[in-house]
Amino acid sequence: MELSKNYLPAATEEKWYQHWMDKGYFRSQPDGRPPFTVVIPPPNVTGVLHMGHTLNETVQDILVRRARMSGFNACWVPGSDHASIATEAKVVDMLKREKGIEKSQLTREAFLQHAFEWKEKYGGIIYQQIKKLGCSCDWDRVTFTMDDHYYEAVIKVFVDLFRKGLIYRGARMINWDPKAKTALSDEEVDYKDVQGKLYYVNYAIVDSENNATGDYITIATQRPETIMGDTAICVNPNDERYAHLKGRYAVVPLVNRKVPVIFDEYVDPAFGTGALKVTPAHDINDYNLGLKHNLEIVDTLNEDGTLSAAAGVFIGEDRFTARKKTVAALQEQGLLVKEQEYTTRLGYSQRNPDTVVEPRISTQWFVKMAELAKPALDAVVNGDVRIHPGDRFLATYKYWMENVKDWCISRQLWWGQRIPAFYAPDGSFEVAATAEEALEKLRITNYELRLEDLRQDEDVLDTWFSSWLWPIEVFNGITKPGNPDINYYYPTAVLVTGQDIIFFWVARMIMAGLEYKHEKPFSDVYFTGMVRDKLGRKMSKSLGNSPDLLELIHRFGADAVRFGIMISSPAGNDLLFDEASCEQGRNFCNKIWNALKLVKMWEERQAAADTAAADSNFAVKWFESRLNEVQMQVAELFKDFRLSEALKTIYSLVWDDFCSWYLEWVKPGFEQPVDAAVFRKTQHFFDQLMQLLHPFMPFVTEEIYQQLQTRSAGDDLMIKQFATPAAPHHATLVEGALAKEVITSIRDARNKHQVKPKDPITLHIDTQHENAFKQIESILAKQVNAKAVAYTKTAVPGSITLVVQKDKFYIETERTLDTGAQKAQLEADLKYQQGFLESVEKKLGNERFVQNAKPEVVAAERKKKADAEAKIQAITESLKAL
RNA sequence: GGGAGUUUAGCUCAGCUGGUUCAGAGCAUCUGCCUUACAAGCAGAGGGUCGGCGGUUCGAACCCGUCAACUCCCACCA
Repeated sequence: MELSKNYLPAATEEKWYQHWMDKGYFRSQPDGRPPFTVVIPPPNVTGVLHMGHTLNETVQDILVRRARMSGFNACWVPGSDHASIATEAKVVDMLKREKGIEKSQLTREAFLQHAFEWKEKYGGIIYQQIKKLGCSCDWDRVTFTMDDHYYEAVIKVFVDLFRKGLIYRGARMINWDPKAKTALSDEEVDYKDVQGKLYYVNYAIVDSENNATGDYITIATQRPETIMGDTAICVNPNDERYAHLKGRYAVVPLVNRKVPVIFDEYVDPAFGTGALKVTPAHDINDYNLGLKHNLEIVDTLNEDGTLSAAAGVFIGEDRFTARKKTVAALQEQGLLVKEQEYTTRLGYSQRNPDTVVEPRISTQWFVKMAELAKPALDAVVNGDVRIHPGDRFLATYKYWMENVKDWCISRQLWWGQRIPAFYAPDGSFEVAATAEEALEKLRITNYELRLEDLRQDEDVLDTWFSSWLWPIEVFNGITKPGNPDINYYYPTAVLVTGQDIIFFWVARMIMAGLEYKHEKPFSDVYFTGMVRDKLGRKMSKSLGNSPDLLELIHRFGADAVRFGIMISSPAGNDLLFDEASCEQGRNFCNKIWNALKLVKMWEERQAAADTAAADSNFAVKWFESRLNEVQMQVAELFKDFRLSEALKTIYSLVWDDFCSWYLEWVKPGFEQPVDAAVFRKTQHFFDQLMQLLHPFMPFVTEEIYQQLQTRSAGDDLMIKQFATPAAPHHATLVEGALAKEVITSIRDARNKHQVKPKDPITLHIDTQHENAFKQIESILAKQVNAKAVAYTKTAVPGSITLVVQKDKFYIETERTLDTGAQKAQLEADLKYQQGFLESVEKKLGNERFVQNAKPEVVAAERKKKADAEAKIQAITESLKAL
């Protein structure tokens, strides 16, 4: 079959993905092999794949494929998250836009019906995109965080934590999203700098008898619309300016409420006027002051952000309209002293990005975090869970875990797991998995209570309250704790995720894992950075700088996109994505494709096999050593999760060493036959290269593997197991480097003196080292079309003279290129290693180091020592062999 | 305000152990080539006081101090 001029990804990708699926290669069941489990960070069910996902999924697929080829039973569980606020918001929008239905017109059941329809319609899109990328997920294990068993698990955990006293209900100040009309956790609030105004307002001072003193106090506020909720004025007790106000009262403008002047060191005398209006219902700091000073709480806002009856004025107006009106009214009454431009930070709802979050007091459910956090902190600190890159996130993690606040888990939404709390008409309540169970308990004190009397809590749980069970419940570990899957696959091997959800998710999964499985949920966490555009800006819809993944795959191929995103992606650092690197990936696919075409050409014209010749063939020996060397390097790099580095190493091995050198070396002359044994060796090397590259670029490598020779059924690259690499032959590598040197100098000469390829050239190679250069002859002949190649022994050991002759024109270069040179190089290497060994030994000999350093550091030093000793031995042997 | 990280060629980054492999790679640029696998390619070339200053050392991109710029996280002065 004629091979196409260039590699054509589209059809190839379709074909192989289908083949792998048909063969069931992605599926995993417990067996005798060690497991390698990865659970996908579940994307939003109605989302589409963006570049951040692409990076994450690619990294996971690389790790999973490599593990699958290394004797592990690899299992990658896909799934998606119900993402309560975001999805509910989308469904509400859709209903309004497409059907003209308001959420308030619907019953809870009807709304959920619509939401599930929406999920059925759009929920699968992201899976299709993940498949396009080539991800080897076990699609039989797809899990959704609202699946029946998952729902049950979440409820079970809620009830359990409640019974352990780790969940409580109470009125607290929380972050309120007035658009979604729900509470948010602290983590769901994003702060942005905005330009605002600081309004200076006069409050009249009266004495305890309500008599005007004629005095005023000026406060500064950003939020005049909250004035109606003021219940005190606060100044610093050390502030001389206000000392005379002790025992006095201030009158809140517009509503004429008399409020006390209180003194607290919290107030910064240098800010504004040094006087603060206290609105305990609408500011977290004021709330705390209110608690401390026993202040009244006047809640002037409704749940939708409009002013409530308690405000007394502007009732029903939106908070921002009310602000304008308040300012106008204050101005009218002559109480507004001045306005001042001011930059402040406002909290926005993460899931409703245009909505300013309102601090609000309401009754919510909370998880007590301190007890859960302690073991989760220890697990990371003592290295049970390893974070990559470690040093960067350890401190942040530690700080957060030590200062963790209680977690507000109730949301005033319908899309999610409904809180299993059941209230009797008298207000008493019971938490239980079912209403019947709750009834039973409530009847102990109120035996006349009937099922119909009970009312279930309207709220649902925070999405993350289901996500934190992900590594457990995807294997039914909560609902069926003893099942074979959870026992086999848990704990998972590695979690790959963005650093932005370290607290939302990673930390909480560790807590849940330790609480419910008494074991960490994963051994390693690999943090990917944020994907930015090439100018370093965040990818965002509004900037339009977020490339369409499917279009990228269409233009370059999935392998090229995977290459592009991995080649410039150091662990934990932000990735500046440039389409040019996808182009590089496409070129790479093509390069390999063309190498395939070359090798395929030899198939037809092989000379009789000469195994001995292949074994002594210098190029074969050299490349074998290089291959072994790289295989070992790559294994090391994977251990440290340095995937980008590993890809670069393989890229260079394929392009520079295999294509540019090895293939050129063994390439027969035009229409000449190739030695059959060398041909087979070449196929074998090609196989191994494809295998090494396969986790990164699965499609092109599988295609080439299959094209390279006829395979028996089931001989697919995807499941081919890695062989243990042999030790590279040191001396051969040195010889190879020297041989390259010779050829380079010839090319150099040819280029500088514009010797055309077809010009006849005569070479004289004077050397004592005949064997290594026998192989050079052939390539020299091809490279420069030399008419004759001759080499003569020189009187000077260790020197070689190259003479390139064109007509009467001679150039001469001198190189030191034989045994002498190799010896020198090896000796230098030896010296280096010995020096290194000495320094390590010195370190290990230092008692204080051994005693005080972390055990793993000492162990690392010992390993270095052993490695150095091994290298020294290898070099010594190579030297002897010369 | 508290903490972490980064700074090496035009761009993205390696550089593990202070020396030797130390100033590197890829991309981009420029020059010359349509050479029978590959112009999505090949062969070359240019380009850096390793952020600044100071210190330790026989020796510093690497260790210490300091200053600067950038990034991120946490806290949230009305």
